[in-house]
Amino acid sequence: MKLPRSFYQQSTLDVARQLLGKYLVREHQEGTTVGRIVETEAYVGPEDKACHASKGRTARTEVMFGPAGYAYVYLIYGMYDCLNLVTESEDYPAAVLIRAVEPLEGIDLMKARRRTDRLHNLASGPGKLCQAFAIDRKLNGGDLCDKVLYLEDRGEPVSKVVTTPRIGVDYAGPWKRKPWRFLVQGSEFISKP
DNA sequence: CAAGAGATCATCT
DNA sequence: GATGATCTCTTGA
Repeated sequence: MKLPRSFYQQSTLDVARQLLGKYLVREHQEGTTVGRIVETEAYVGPEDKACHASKGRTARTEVMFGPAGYAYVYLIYGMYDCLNLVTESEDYPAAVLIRAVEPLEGIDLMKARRRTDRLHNLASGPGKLCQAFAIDRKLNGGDLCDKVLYLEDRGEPVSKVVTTPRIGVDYAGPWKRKPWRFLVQGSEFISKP
């Protein structure tokens, strides 16, 4: 079943943890791709220096200030897109970054888009999975309760969850230490240990 | 296998 | 004018 908007309206840390084991579904003219989420990160509110919205309400961060259940997609390092799911209440800027999924459906399509045959290199990173799933900034602000990009609960629980500090946020002062990265323990499809 | 450099541009100062 | 919520390729052990 498709995750309802109420799912995204919970606290960001809860959403990030509960997203593990859920299914990311992308419907595209070229075909449908599906993956099981194995790695997420939470970016929580205006105080969190690692969160883009800590710099204020701008054109880029506007979506994060909006209601829950919408996609925040931005370009990083001039070449890769990253997918986030907006959480919590309107006017409270927070989101969950999807960092890695285990490829399940549309694998040939992912291989073509990623230009590799290595299953483990298709979606094991935020930039990689956006490439594999054809997610770019055109989807920024898109409704996750619509049918282009959404999440499903297929009732398969996650064995065990591990947390670590977030990746690539050394500039965030004390916030870089927060254990807000969530991983499915033992998954071979995560971005890094 | 590990470490380092380079690619590349929207966003904010 | 500086800088990233990254990835790939090259180098060297």
